Amino acid sequence: MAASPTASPATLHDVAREAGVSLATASRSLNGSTRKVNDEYRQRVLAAAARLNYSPNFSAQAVAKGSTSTVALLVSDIADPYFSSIAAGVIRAAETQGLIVTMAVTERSTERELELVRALRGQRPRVMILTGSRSDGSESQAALVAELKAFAATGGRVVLISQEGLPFSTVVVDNYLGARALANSLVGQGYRRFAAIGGARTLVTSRDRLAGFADGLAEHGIAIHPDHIVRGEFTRDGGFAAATELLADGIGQIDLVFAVSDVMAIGAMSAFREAGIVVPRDIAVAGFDDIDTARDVTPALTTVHIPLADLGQQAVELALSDAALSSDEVIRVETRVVLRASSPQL
Amino acid sequence: MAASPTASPATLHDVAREAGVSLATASRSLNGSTRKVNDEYRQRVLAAAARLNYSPNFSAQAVAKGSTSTVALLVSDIADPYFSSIAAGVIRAAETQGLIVTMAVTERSTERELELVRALRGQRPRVMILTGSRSDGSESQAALVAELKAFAATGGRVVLISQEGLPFSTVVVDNYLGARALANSLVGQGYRRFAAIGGARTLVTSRDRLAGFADGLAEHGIAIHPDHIVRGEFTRDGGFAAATELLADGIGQIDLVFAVSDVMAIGAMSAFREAGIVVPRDIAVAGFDDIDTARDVTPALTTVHIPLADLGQQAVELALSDAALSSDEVIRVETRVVLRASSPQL
DNA sequence: CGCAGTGCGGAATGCGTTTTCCCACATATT
DNA sequence: AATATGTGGGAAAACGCATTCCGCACTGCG
Repeated sequence: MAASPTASPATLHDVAREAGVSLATASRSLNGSTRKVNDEYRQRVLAAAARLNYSPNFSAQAVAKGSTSTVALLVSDIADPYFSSIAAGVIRAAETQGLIVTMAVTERSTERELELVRALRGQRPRVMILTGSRSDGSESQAALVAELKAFAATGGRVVLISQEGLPFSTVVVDNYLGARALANSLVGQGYRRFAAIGGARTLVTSRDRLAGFADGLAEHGIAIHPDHIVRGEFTRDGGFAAATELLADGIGQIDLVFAVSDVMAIGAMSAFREAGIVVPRDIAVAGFDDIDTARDVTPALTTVHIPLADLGQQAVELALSDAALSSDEVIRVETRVVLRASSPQL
Repeated sequence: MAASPTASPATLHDVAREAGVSLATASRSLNGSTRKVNDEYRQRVLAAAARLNYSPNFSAQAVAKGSTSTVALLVSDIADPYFSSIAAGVIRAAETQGLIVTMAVTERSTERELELVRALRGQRPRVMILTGSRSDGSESQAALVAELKAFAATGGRVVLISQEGLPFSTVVVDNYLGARALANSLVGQGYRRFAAIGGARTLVTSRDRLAGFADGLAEHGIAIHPDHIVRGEFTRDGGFAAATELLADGIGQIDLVFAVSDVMAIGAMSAFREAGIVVPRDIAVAGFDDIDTARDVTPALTTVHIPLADLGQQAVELALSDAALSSDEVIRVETRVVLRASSPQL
């Protein structure tokens, strides 16, 4: 029983010996290979494996077959519900395919993202999924693309989530259209005077949503005063800070503030609450993403629904499908405006 | 440029040939081995590696050295902020050690957990971290322990998060004490008539928190009427359902409802809101965990703070420290009552 | 000038698998 | 009865890399 403190795991070799068969037969018995093996032998091997508590060494298998069964996932911040929901979808889809997922977080830094992609290549994952908003004009952008191309050139599949314009297969959300639809709905609710909270100017997602929103308003002859567009980090605290800034300027002229993401919107709502501003009585709020907590804040948050978990799921399916070989297949997922109590009919 | 559609990645062998050195020299140049290598050779190798876009094959390295650099993390549900915060801590700590983390989700099923542990063993991770509440009386429990012991016996480190009583190193939260302190604080706030929302009866975490809370109240001669303890799934929807059940019985006799987790509390708050019950005017609410959104709901949620990310971080540190060898080191993290607007002074 | 020591490149070995290749044997075909 | 055609086990060769061991060219010392 009390083995030496740190014996090494049983190997296939041990199993073969224990079962009195060859390595080849043991291997064939334990993983449905194409070759058949006599049922008696197979049983012997299975029994021996169980007896020895054998567990195949994935690394060795990977080396031998020249391919792994892992999918690597890159997110900006796993504690952010936007990303954790996507991750849940990725993991779910991966598991049904018998794939293991490894995760790394970029902390919203493009440089870090590049480093991680470089490192992750060493895993030889079957699939690499990148999510998080692209930031254009970045120096590392070209290097990132090169690195991903190198990965793809050696048989790896790359899928991007929610970031168009890069030469890889992508699952995109129509941020522009969603934001435009939201603007239309809000005007329909009776709102006329808007403010917006955005992320960094280079963040594509933020820009698209802002643009869509502005264009949606424009259809009704409404414009957002430039002073009423404030920016912050793409986080809860960023939203909080931006809202605080907005408050400093006075919100007398504003009916509703649109934040480009739910987490920012929720940060903003907290800022309002702390300032004694009551949503939606004093000011209405709308977000984007429809994260789980959007319906649990008070008032429940008006937003644009994105099927987050589906995004992740579709990403791995796209990666595994042959369509991904074409290198720039695009799956577009639908968004849907969800009006809630944070923007009641006026 | 247009290589064959799917060339294989450059190997160390290729690099060595390109640099005109031996395999050994190439290996030594690319990963700070103990042996020194002439600077000129090293430069040649580095240049060749860059030219060929070489990326070391982790699997092969793992096979060669007989050890990997991955930590496997098991969570119940990555979309749950409780787990995603812990995961963030684990990932952060792992990355600083140059470790890769792989993740799997158990969906709160002990059977699934067992399957996953079995599968994960194949990765030969350096560390395996299990989180999620233990459910005692489960059939799979013994099998799980056996599997983990087998893993530990072959040099693997096992660390549990927030689940005492199993023969492994653990990072525990003092649920009992935290809940008791919360009860005391709430009584101090003037509350006297309580209800509670718990998870399944077998869930250790739920039970400890309930027990602590009850004992805390008992110190003041207060008891919760058995009818006022309702149970549901350990999720937002579970909290919602439990609160709905509570409402059906009438909440006239209740000042405050304590939910054993923030997500359940938030679900409960949503149920109240939908029923037109105003928190905290009509009923106060308190939770446990202090997930990020606890401060962002309205009213902000009174809860017991757990440094979730630290939990994850400490788990990997514990795993990597030699203390883990003793097989049942326990790190106890402090909790702290956080009174917020959901339970104002009466 | 000889000898022990040292520094460092290279050949070879091994890690745990899968997979090819060879071969013995059984069965089917003429 | 003799040959063709599977069928399936086993030996051995990969797979990509780390590392041990060997040997060569120096260096320093007496």
